[in-house]
Amino acid sequence: MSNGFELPLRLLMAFRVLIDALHEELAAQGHSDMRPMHGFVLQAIARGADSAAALGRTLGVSKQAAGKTIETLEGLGYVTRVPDPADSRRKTVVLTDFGVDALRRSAEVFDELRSRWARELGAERLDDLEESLRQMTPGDLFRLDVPGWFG
Amino acid sequence: MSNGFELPLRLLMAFRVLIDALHEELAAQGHSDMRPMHGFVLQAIARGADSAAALGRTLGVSKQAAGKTIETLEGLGYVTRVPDPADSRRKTVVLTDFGVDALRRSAEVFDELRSRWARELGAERLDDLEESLRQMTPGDLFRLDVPGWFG
DNA sequence: TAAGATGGACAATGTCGTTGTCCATATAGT
DNA sequence: ACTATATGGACAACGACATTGTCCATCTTA
Repeated sequence: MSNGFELPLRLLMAFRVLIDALHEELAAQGHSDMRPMHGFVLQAIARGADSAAALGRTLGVSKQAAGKTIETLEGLGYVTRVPDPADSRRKTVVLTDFGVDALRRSAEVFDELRSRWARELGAERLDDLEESLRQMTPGDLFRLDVPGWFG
Repeated sequence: MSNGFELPLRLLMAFRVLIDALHEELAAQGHSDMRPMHGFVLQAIARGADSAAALGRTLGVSKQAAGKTIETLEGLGYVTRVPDPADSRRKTVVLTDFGVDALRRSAEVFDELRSRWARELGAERLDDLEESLRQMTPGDLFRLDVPGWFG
């Protein structure tokens, strides 16, 4: 098929290919409990969404849902919650060493995956592909209220 | 950031941009009840996954889940179930006129969206992008067991 | 200082997936 | 032909995960 149906499907499949490869590798490196969503959440936290309410806003979900996600991540050892001295209502979410490790390894694996693509496609074509996508998508990454969006 | 993190994110965002645009347009054309998943399911049905069990296999979910999805789609008027004369266990899932209409309009909108991208990026760059994605993803479309995969 | 906004937690609910089970019907092996 | 197995569909119980509503403590602002 050379019609418009293929483009979105290929975009989704390409995303899945990368994410699946990432998590296969992460699992082999000691992060087998990490789910696709967790990476995005850890990223969001590392970038400043360090409370349940803030995380909820960033991810586009309710603060209750964000709170539960944080609880899960805490149970897996990726984050801890520490009281905020400046605002005793808040509990600041902090990445543990394990969480930082997961993020660091994710970045490494993504870099490796990108290199693999560059080898297969040619660096120039890949750069062009990325530039095209950049041109057709909103500038701000991380307005990805993925959960539930599909249903 | 010029690191490997951006590529998967842009792929996902590009997918979302297209799907959101599609459903905005579909809603304006009388299909406001249709959710992103429904399009994929209708596609799968039209391509031959015309029973609960077959649909489940195609989508990568249980036959029970597929059955419930069909029920939902039936409630929305997109499909009906007719007994199979050749196999009295089966109930063949058939697209209604309304369902066919949704699919036809989806195809049209996707074509329009692709044309828009071609205008913005240049036809050649878009063809090249699509070809690159084709090269990096499995050949068979529709092994997209999307539901639940992300969690 | 009083009024409103905000952060976090608890509860009830809804949706949607799962597994387990059951039954009717097809299909295959002997 | 007959029996064993596989398959299609439905019902039930359960779990994951989101939602809204409510409540309270605390911060902010008028």
